[in-house]
Amino acid sequence: MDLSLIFKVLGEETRLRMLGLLFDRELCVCDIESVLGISQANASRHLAKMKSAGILSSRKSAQWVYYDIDKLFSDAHSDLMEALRVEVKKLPDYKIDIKNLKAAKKNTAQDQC
Amino acid sequence: MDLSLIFKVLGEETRLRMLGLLFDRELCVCDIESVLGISQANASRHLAKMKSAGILSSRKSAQWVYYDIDKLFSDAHSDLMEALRVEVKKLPDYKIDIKNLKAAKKNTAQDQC
DNA sequence: ATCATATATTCGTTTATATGTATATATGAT
DNA sequence: ATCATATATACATATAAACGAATATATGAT
Repeated sequence: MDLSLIFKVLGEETRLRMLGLLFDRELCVCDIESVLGISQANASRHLAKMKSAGILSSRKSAQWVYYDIDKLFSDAHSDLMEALRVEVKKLPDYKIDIKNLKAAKKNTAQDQC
Repeated sequence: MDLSLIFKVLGEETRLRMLGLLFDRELCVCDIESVLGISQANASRHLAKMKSAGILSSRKSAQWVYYDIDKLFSDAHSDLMEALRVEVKKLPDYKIDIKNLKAAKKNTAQDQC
């Protein structure tokens, strides 16, 4: 566990917005990419970076890859994660992002992006 | 308040070690520089960076500048700071740094560095 | 087999960060 | 006034990070 690496990874606005979305649900790359309005490559790279730092984990289902907060990480750093959850929900984009996510989910059947 | 900036600043090993020293006391630049074994310029720059992010504050007394955790910041982000305190004290260098600090303080009169 | 969709990765480029070295500034001691 | 000490800053350089564009790979549908 490398604390400075963890903070390095958290020190990027887009990744913090991703965490805002992932604190309460798992999401596939294409969900995140469309909600945040970023490129596919960019979404994938940011998620991969958080995963390699141990913060996220992922599972593959059909052609989709779903990311969520890593359970082991969350347990090992419960205080930090709780503080992070609180701070991330104060981000200026948080409410908009969640609203966009709900809207996107409503207009989309389960198994498509 | 820019959360991503805060984490960016925390995402550096030397700065985390500085916080380890500063959680329980204020210190001047030369204390920190000698305890961590880094150059004067480097110590000053890292401290300035944490100060400009709002994490530290400083006071000048004679030719020394003393840094400590900023009270307003600490109050505004109490959960984060508590989590940080816990994590920082787990750093591999923490115990050694504190030991070196005590040793340095013992061999030094109050008003010299 | 072909095509569409989802994801990851590579390459090149731009921007940011860290650090050594040197220097400027401030304070106090002589 | 001169010197020593403490701190900050400027400059140059090396390293890392972010990102667009293109491409590779995997999966499912037709």
